[in-house]
Amino acid sequence: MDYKKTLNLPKTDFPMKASLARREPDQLATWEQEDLYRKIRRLSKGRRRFILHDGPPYANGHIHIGTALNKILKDIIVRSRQMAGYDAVYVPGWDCHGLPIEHNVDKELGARKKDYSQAEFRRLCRRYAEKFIDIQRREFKRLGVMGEWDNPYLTMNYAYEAVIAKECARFAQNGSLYRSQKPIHWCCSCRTALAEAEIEYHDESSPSIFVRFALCDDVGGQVPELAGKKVSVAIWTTTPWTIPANLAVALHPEFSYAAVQTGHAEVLILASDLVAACMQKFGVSDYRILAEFEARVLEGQKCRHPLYGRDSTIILANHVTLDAGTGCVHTAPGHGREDYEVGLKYGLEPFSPVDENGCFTPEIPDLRGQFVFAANSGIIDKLEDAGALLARENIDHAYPHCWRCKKPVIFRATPQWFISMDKTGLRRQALAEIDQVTWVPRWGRERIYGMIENRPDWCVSRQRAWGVPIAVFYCRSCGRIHINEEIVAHIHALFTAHGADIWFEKSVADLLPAGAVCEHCGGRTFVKEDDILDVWFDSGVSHAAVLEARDELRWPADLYLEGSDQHRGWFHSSLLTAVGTRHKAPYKAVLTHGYVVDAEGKKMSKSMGNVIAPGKVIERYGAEILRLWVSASDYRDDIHISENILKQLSDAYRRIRNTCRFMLGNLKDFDPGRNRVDYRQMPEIDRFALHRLQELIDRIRGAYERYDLHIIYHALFNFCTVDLSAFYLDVLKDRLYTSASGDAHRRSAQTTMYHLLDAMVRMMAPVLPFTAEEIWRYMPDDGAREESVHMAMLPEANPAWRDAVLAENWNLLLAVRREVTRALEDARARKIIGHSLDAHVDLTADGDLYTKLSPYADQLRAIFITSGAGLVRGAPAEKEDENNATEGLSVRVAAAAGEKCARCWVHDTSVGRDAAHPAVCSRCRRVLAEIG
RNA sequence: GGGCCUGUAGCUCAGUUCGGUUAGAGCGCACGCCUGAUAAGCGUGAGGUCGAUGGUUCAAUUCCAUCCAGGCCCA
Repeated sequence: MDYKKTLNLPKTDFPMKASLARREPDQLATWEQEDLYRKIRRLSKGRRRFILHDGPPYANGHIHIGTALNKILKDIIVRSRQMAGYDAVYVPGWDCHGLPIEHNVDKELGARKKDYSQAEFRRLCRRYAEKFIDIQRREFKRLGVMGEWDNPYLTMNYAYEAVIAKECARFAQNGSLYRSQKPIHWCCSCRTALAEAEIEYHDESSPSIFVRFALCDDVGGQVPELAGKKVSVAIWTTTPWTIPANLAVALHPEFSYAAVQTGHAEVLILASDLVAACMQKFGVSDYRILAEFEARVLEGQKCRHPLYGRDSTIILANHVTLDAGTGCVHTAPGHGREDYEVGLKYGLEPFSPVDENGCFTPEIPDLRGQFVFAANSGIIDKLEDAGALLARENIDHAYPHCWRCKKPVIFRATPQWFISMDKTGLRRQALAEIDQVTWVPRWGRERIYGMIENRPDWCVSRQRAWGVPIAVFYCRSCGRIHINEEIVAHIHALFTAHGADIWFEKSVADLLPAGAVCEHCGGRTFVKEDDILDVWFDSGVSHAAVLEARDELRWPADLYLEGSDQHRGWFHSSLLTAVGTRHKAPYKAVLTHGYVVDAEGKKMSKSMGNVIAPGKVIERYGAEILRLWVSASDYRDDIHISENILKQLSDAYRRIRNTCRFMLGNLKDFDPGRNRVDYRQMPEIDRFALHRLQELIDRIRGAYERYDLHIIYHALFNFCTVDLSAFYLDVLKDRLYTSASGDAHRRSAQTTMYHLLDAMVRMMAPVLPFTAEEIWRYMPDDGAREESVHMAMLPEANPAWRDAVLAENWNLLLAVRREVTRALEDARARKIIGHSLDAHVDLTADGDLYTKLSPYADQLRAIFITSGAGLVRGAPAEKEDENNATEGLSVRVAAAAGEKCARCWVHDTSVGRDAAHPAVCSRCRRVLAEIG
């Protein structure tokens, strides 16, 4: 007789093979069809809200692995909060304005660009952004990210643009928006400002000159050795044309400087470490160091400009290096970024006597009209004539060039708009607000604090086309901003109706009420500012344009979540725009994650060839493997990805899937409504499994709560492997398969598995939404289950199912079991047994251990999955295995007595005793009788 | 060059908060078992000078310093 047919073997249609890449899109389509998202929204109406506010990715290109990481993290958190009982609305957004789009549209147009008006050009930019929003939206949805995909926020929406203008106006109204000169990259041939991204570096030969700047006063008071001497500071520059704009000489506060007596009865000051090299350059072989001193003793001393006789101040700056030159840096605040920054500290003007063609203005009468690069040689001659030139040569170095015309660019100061960090106490308030925010990980606080503490005023103007204008008017005569509530409201209304485009299409007369008078000087003509805002301002006001504007959201957000670059970016600009206008941070908590790097920890780059595209991973493994990767990694660090890691994760996925499948198979005949067994009627091992489940629930819920996401994967996976597959489920097989289907103990096992699976599916749902749903729909129905796992809640730990005493006993049994499996392995190696059911084990336990084990004597064979197990009290055998971890125990293995039962495979002496079923043991005989 | 951060087995992570028994887990790997979870399942085993060096200490993976490697942001 074929006894296999009398067993209750697992059976399920739930496929072993996931085929994620193929099946996930079907699942997404089903959800869409069922309108699951709306159902969830309806279901959670009225619950307390959890708002994760999305940082908008830039609407350009396909998503990359870092974007995928970010969105998946967000999704896991949103889903887990939703399942924890919140109404967690997720409104994704896109950052739409800005240079890269403008740049790409520019490239597409090429020479035709001149045929397009600014309005038409802006329309093309808008269309370009829309195209990539659609592409990225598809890609995000494919990752399984749930949210308001039909109604995302776009920084180019008219209403959003109107808010940008309004928020900017608030800064104008409170007096922190001001206009000032600042040097920027400028192309003299295109006559346009250039952004860093529009600059290409090419090698070029430049004049390299050393110039002496004579000190005005005797510095004997500071450096006694120099009393009565004629002293000069030696500077070096590769842009002689900026010499006319020199206002200072910068020394490093921590370097040592030397006063060098040269043959010409003059003293030169330069960095000690560079004396020898410079003297050689200057052709001075005979020199003597008179003194060495710290730079700060000269701070504030005046030098005389070698050409124009005006003062040039000695200042201290950290950007000074010893890589080249003299350690004394020629400083022209109107012609260099660092010069400008240090100039701000010392109150130096960004003097920039160069016009938009790159020619000197009348401010430098002797050079007026000369193109700067052409003026170089004349300036060098003048310096030589003035006796100020120490040395000259040519050097090859990388110099910035315009991406469009390929000509060398210059730094030139032009009027820019700034938001002051200090006029209205913005910096102070922002720093205070930082401490009201929870930073995850904690060091995020130090990072942003340091940035806010040290940053200069925020330059918010850009001389570009694709963005929202700084919608202010200023007086032509006095330059002050003309603004009031009426104007702000009017512009807001216009932008809401027509978008920011209208600003460029209309004149001042159209936009400003007639008869406006400047309240500062009485002027009647006003200038409309056509510069646009820094895109960081656009996204920075999303708290106002999105959180405040949408009923389903709330200000401030519970959480902002982005990569660690956003301490400088979005977290930063959001904080400033919120504190500047609302005196509060727009977020309660900020979570940052690291960057995706390759197996070696190197950043991904096209040139390194180590880029892994999310699309490829999805194609090959499925989105859930990518999600599992996100959940398995500790996002606080950089996150490694490689083929090896993905392979490991897909193995892990299969293990989780198979464990669930096994339980589904064994639940095929289980009706939770009818067959459920009461906890109190359950065998201890089932209650132990439930106890472990409660521990798992605590651990996982806590991990979701604290955003310790990688704990979840590890806990769940270890539970599947260690607790279930290798122990509980393995032990259960005998009971499940061989008992009659309605047997109380079998029903108890099924009840336990039902609880296990139900809880596990809910807990995995935020991470593995596809697989969780798939399992959910295969699970036996108790009539009260939600139609989707995503409408269900995370499991609650049940205190009644926690049993510390029981757990202690069973943990001891597990330790004993480990000893037994090792002994079995030894017997297997000695060919005494093959399968563990071929064995009989005898335990010898000393007093204490025996007392603890003896209540379980009857269950030992089942726990060990052997055919027999004996327990006797006694001293353990001498010199047992030295690795024996369980004190007072020895294990002996022998071949099991009796024949192997053809039905349950247990060796038993009762096999053969029954004439009707000679191949079967007495236990199976009874079951056969029961099931007829 | 500066700020913030990271560096525990081949891989993903625990642990070290207040320094103190042979540093844990799973995967992978090797070997074996099973063939009633079967393109599955079970077991055993090997793998780590806790990035390097120096210091503090009776004692350091854990504290300090320096260095190396890597990341983000500045310059």
